[in-house]
Amino acid sequence: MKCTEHILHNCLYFTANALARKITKMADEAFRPAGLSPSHAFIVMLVHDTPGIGPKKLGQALNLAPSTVTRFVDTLIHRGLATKKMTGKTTAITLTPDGEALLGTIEAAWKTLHTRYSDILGERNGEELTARLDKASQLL
Amino acid sequence: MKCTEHILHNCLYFTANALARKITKMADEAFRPAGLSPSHAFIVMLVHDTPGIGPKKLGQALNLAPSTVTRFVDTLIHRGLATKKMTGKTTAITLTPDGEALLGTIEAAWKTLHTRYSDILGERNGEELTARLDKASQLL
DNA sequence: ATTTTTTATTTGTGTGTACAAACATCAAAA
DNA sequence: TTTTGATGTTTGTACACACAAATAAAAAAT
Repeated sequence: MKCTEHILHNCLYFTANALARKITKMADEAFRPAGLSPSHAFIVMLVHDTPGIGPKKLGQALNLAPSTVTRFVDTLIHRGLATKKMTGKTTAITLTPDGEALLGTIEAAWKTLHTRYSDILGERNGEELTARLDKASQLL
Repeated sequence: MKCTEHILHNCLYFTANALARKITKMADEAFRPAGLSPSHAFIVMLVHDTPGIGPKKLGQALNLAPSTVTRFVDTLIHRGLATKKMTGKTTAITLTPDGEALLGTIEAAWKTLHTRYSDILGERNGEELTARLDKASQLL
């Protein structure tokens, strides 16, 4: 392994993104049965938890820019899974019955994903890693 | 914190991507003086290390799809930092003098980035995290 | 009550990345 | 030697984001 490659593997930017790409691929597969990308699915879950929530709050919960949430929600609406009611400057997002109906599938997908990477990394190890990532993410 | 949010923070997909987005922002800033995105910059370093390298090898070293490398290299060429010579089915990428001239700036940017996140996470902690990410990434 | 500032959301646009298909070449087998 | 299959690369296309600017409404200050 050459010099630069050594640098790469000691670089948080590089390793974090490499891992993110791999786990994203895995997550995409796990959530495919739900017909949604993981981020879309998490939005569904959050809206279920807090009906009437707006893009800003969703963005904070998901670590996504509000504009990104807007687009995601728009596609959920387009697929008949959510609705939004704009009153004044705020937007209240809620699930349609079709959206609510997806919750079981989504939860199952999430469990599938968790199992799949836990089997590879080890349950304990995976959880530790996740916790450290979460902490680091908050700090940065 | 509601139920779903709890799930999120225990999800490797979510935490890994959240961290990746934050560190990417930081890296983009650090590499801005070089006028390149971090990935472009790393390609420059790798090509310097191994002149004549092709997209496939680069992709393997960087954990990127070959097609992605093609685009990145093309923009490097467009900016006069690299050239490629296609003989048969293989492509040999090399740096131009302008590309070589950037190496110092790139290395400095990388150090800036490293310092910046080490200051926040702690040097030891950051290195441990990076090592674990690297390991997990290889496993998945 | 009017102006100013702040806040919530959306839209325009750009970047990074992937996959699948197309293409071209080399290697192996027939 | 022709065919078959594997390999390296590029192109078409699509998705997940982000930022900056536009919009619009609420809150605060005057």
